[in-house]
Amino acid sequence: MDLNLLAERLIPGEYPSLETFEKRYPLRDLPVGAQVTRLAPSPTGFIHLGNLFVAIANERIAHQSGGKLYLRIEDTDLKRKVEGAVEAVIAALKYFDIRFDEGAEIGGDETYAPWYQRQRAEIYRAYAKDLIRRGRAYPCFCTEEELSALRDEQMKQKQVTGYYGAYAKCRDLSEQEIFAALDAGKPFVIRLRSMGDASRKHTFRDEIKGEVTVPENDQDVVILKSDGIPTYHFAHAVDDHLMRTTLVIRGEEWLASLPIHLELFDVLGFPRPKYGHNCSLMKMDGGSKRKLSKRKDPELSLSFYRQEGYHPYAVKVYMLTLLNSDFEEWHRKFPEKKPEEFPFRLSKMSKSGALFDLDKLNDISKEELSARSPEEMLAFLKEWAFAFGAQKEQAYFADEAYLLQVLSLCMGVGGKKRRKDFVTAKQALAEIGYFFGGYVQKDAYRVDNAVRDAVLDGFLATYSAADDSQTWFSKVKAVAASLGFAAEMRDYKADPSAYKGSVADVAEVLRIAVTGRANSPDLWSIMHIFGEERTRARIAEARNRR
RNA sequence: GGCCUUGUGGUCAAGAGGUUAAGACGGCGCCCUCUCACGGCGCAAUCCCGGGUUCGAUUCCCGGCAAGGUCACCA
Repeated sequence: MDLNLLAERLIPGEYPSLETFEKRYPLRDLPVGAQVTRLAPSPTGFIHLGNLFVAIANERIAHQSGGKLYLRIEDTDLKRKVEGAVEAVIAALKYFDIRFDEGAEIGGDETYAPWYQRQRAEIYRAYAKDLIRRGRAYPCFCTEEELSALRDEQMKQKQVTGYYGAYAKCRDLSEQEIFAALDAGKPFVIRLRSMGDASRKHTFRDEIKGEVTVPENDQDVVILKSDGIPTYHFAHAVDDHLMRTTLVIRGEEWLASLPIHLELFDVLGFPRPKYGHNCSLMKMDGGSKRKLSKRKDPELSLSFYRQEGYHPYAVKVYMLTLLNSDFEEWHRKFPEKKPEEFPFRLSKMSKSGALFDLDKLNDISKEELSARSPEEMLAFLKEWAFAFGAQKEQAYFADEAYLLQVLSLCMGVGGKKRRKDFVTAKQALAEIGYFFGGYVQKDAYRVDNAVRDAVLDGFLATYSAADDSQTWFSKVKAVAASLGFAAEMRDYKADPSAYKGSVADVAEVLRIAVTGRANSPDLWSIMHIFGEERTRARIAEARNRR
């Protein structure tokens, strides 16, 4: 068979020589040990926590080693394309502090452009044509129906499914058969002519999983689809070689196709990159674990965390603790150090899939938020409120000096220990709602109205905004005592039956009257922030409520 | 079903041939206390199962089992 003729017929036209590409995309001039990693999403625009997880690993390894992180768009499947998706992905990752050095819509070094695979069609075809000339790729005219019938038959016979060995019908088509089919205008794909034997296994060193046993590939996989666009496998080999990727970190769902990639790199004469397959983030679904899915878990979309008002840094810290479990301890020990200073290692990554734990994220969020200054907190809340909040909440920012007072109190600034009341921006704004606008009673009084009114009257009778905290509390105690409540908790605990209740119950009445809730930060401070007029008004209002 | 990977409390996990098997989250209890939050102290809870090697195995080996992944002209 004249392979040159075949190649010309299958992929007609002049293509640059392969050396041209080698020169156009030269080896990168980077220090020894520097790793070039990449993120290669398809442009669906949807990106979830699992993607962030991999992204952080890629980013850390690249930048920690003095290398590069780039963004490539895998748009070989038209069905997946969504308008504006690339910008959305970049924005989402940027929010969580993932910075690319180059890539689609990033700017920066354009040496390795274009970054959209559709724009690289010429390159893939040139390599495919070379493979055909060398007899390592061939056209396949099988229809989808034939292929699925083959698959069914293989399943029935309990054979390994796929296009390989004796099942690869088009593999040994004669020259006449091929040209006849071509003349008939039959659509075709280009398949790799695999030289592997699946019964032969060898060990492969994965940067995350360690030693992995993999069989040789024996599948004649499609490398060019009938529209002349490459499949993932082929594009991966060509792009990661030409873009000079040194380390491919990707989800473990790719491990199964690693043999294909290995054969592709070999047959193309490319040195293999290093690989690290990380386990996917899991979610509990019914009684069993499963990996995060974009279709089933929209609530785990990155935009979800943003909308809920999780602080991006908290999310990052959580991801990092899942990525390298000693990060948590390190971070606790050196809270002022940036995550960039942490010695991140692929080898410290878990080999089994971690279940996403919202409780843990919430705990970390509280921790991180409580470590901010009130000013930082205000800025964070403000950004969220004007992006996702209600008008009512945006109004909180009309008087920032007042808001700052509120935040300082709710964060326990100045006290011995910071309070940890805030989990997200959304929750925090809801939490401080009683400092703004009208009164809303959330919690019910545990005493009857007569007692409530007696407490409120008693308090109002001696209340002065000029009192310091101590004086204020002694007055509350006096009210308690006058109504048959224990002024000292100690006394009450010693003999609960001797009292109607304790000073705690009296304070609760005041607290609900002023804030609408049974729980709040220090009541005296709240009244202090409110000022005398507003405090008295609230209490009077509560007094008259039925 | 074939192939690959992984099995340490409810969750994330450290760990080593001999340990009282770290720590964190969550749960529970106590203390602190005007409530909550914070903080402190404490409790419950784990080495998938069966063989083998060994003086000794949760750790090494084999076999089960379970879970996850994957078997496209999707990535």
